[in-house]
Amino acid sequence: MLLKVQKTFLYMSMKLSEAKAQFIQSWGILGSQWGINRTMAQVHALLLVSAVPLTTEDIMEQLSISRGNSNMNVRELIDWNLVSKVIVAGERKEYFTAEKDIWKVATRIMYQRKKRELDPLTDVLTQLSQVDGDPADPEMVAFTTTVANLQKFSNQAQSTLNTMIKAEENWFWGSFLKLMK
Amino acid sequence: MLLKVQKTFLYMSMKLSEAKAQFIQSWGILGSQWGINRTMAQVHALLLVSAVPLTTEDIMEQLSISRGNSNMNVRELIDWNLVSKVIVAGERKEYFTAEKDIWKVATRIMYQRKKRELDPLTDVLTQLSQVDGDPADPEMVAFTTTVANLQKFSNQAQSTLNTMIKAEENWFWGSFLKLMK
DNA sequence: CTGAACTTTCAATAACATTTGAAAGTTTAT
DNA sequence: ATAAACTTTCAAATGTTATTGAAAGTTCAG
Repeated sequence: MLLKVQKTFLYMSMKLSEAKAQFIQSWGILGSQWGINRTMAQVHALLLVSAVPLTTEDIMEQLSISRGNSNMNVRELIDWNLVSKVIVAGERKEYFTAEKDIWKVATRIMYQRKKRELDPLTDVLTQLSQVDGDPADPEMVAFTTTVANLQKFSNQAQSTLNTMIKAEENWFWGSFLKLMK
Repeated sequence: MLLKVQKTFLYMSMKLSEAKAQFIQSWGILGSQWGINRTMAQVHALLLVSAVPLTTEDIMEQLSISRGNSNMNVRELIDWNLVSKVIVAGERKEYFTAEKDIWKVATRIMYQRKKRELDPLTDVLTQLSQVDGDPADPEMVAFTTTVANLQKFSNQAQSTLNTMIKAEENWFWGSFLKLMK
């Protein structure tokens, strides 16, 4: 068996390790406000700022979480296309590394959110637009108007997000396309 | 004391009341995936599709929730500027009504999310960009690069959202500004 | 084929978030 | 000033979601 590589953090300057810890902590809080599991966000942060790929063990140690938890969250991140497995020659263990291109990270997260948030709304609205009843009933008018407006909005949001997800960054639409022209 | 107005739902056609119930239920689920309290979203939905303003009691009854819960969520919605109090002549009770303009609803929600999600990230990144250490250390390079890229991204997102929030709808950027030109 | 090295699962448990409802507080008509 | 009508608060109860870790499953070198 090969010698284990000395853990990276032993060589980190104090300042850098503190900064990493704060970044991981902050990204975790942010993540949970985003509806993303806090630990998943922390694992993501850890991999985002690591120069080298890490193993399940590294993640467990650095975040003080269990094996099961580490495994589940890494798999979810792989599912989201934010993390990938790396094969290291001569090692049996799996190593993980995060996508570092922030635009890609952002669009992949957006894609997941669209899938979880907007797509189901669109479906429900389509269904609800078929309700029928007395067109003179003010309650009916209120309902159908609201649903129709939401549909218009959600359709537009769908196509805006699709365009965004497909877009080449262009660094993020140069000053938002000259303030939307 | 004035006669109480007969509850609206007694007069709703079956189809409409079902549709309303489904809308409320769906909006609630959506909301929770959005990091918005499920009940708050349901209260919002109820008011969104009601032709007339409702009281705390109406909300309690129609959603089967307690007085305290109803009160807290209505207040939060008022805080978000999605709901407002309505004075009904000759009544002591407070009535509530929701903003019906969907673009306004969307920008107000975006504003809250920006406040909760993006602003804190921006702050943390500003702080972390000041870390110092050996510029030859690959871990240091990985860290500063990631933080710098995130900063660039978050600044751009800030200004994009600000523009959006200020934007007159124009119906939601006509086909997303001709596919971003 | 075997067993060591590693990964995955999942039921129990812990942590966290929401909801209740009775009590306290406030407002208003008289 | 009083009391009824109404609103707000908050500690306890309930409901939801995340985490653990041991057990089961898989892979691979010899």
